[in-house]
Amino acid sequence: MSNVRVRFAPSPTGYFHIGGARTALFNWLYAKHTGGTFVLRIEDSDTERNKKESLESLLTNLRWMGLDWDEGPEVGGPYGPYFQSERNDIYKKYLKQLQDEGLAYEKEGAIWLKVSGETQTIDDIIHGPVRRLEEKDFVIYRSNGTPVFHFVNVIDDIDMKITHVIRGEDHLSNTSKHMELYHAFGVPAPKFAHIPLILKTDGPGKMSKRDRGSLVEEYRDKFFLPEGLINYLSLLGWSPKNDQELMSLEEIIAAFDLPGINKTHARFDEKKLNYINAEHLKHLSKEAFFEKGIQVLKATGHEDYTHNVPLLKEVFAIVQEKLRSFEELPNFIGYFFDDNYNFDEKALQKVLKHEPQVRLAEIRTLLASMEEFSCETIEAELKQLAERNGVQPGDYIHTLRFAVSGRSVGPSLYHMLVVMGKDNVLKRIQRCLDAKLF
RNA sequence: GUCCUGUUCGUCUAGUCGGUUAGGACACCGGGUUUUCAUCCCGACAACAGGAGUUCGAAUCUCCUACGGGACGCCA
Repeated sequence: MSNVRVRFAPSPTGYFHIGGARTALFNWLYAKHTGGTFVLRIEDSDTERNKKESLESLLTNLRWMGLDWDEGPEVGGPYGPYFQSERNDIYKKYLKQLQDEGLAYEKEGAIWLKVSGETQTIDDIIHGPVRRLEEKDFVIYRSNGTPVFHFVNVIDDIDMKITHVIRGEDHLSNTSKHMELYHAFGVPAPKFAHIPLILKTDGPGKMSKRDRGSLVEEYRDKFFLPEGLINYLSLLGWSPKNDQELMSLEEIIAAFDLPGINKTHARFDEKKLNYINAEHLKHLSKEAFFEKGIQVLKATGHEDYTHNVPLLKEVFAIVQEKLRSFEELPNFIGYFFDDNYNFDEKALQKVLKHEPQVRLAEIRTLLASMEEFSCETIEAELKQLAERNGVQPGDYIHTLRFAVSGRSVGPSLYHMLVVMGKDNVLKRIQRCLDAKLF
């Protein structure tokens, strides 16, 4: 364990936002990288706006991403409580210190901090020294008796012995206020790392709740892999500097460091996220793919697909390399488990060009006569058949795929047929013929 | 308006001490494999915001301009 202590201090007033997730991630990565402690602190001092559902959503999504906290809600720790709403006595104590020293005063029912009048120098790991003068006194306790953000934020960081404050660059200007507070309390300020913001894919400004892809739960709902999301997010404002982009969590932790973070804001790119997620999906172990695949099927109301485990495993085996996202899984494999699969209209139009009626009859006779039903034998027989009849093998392949799956895309045809089994394939060909589509 | 902060391909980025054909990835476009395809392979296109200066030499250092982002609450 190092003495590094970082914190993520969200305010549970809405959905968990991708920018917040990235901030949490960078804090978590730094804690993991240094062997330090990751603290989760809930800044719920504004009781008006806090919602219970927001807190639950926050904790659920953090856990889904795998960003577990060493201290905080539901796990406790030596510097609790970890909800600001429960720390009023602590704030009062700190306030008294300022009042005793004549650094805070009352005006219009509120309590104000007397500002030093000196230019503050913020020691920022990413931006270097940043100088800013805080010109006016500011409120630290509202006239309704509740403390304001700047005040409690600094006290908590002092009290919880936070060593590095990693947060969005939107807080950089506020930091001069915080420096005034550190000086007033007579304690050294922590190191700061103000990370660049995530901007909208196009158009001006930073990513907001209304932007597509801005909510963490969207990714959970679409069955993204947390490691895929994390990999992508880690690349927004940071890189390992060696041209490697696809990384495991362990590799990211090992390479991540604060001085490596960029100064420039990054635009959100959904396509790259999808690509990185798809890569992680492809590289999943058979076991992990199986386990997650089953979760997806159950969650989408296709539990019946999971009853035949041997079949499911075979289907997963031939489908994994083709699948771009788990969201597509049920639709991608449904026909294996449902004998009443639909015939896709577009796929039908393509097939119509190849005299499907004739082709199918020929294929049926051929397959029925085969004793060894394997990828190699089917492929060889099919090609011979095509040659004998003076047609392209593709004519048979397209037609056959359509007949047994109702679609024009999917895994390797031969593997698909073997997984279905000869009897099933013959039955499906018959069903297609009976449907009188041609 | 004031203050803070930034500016390399469309996008994410590499390029720490000035000398590179300015590299990689996504996207896009073109070709190939898979006689389907969303996989895979190959290729093409594509950037140092602009201007001064320092220097033999600047994407890299300095200054100015332009543009972007942020903060200016008894919100967090």
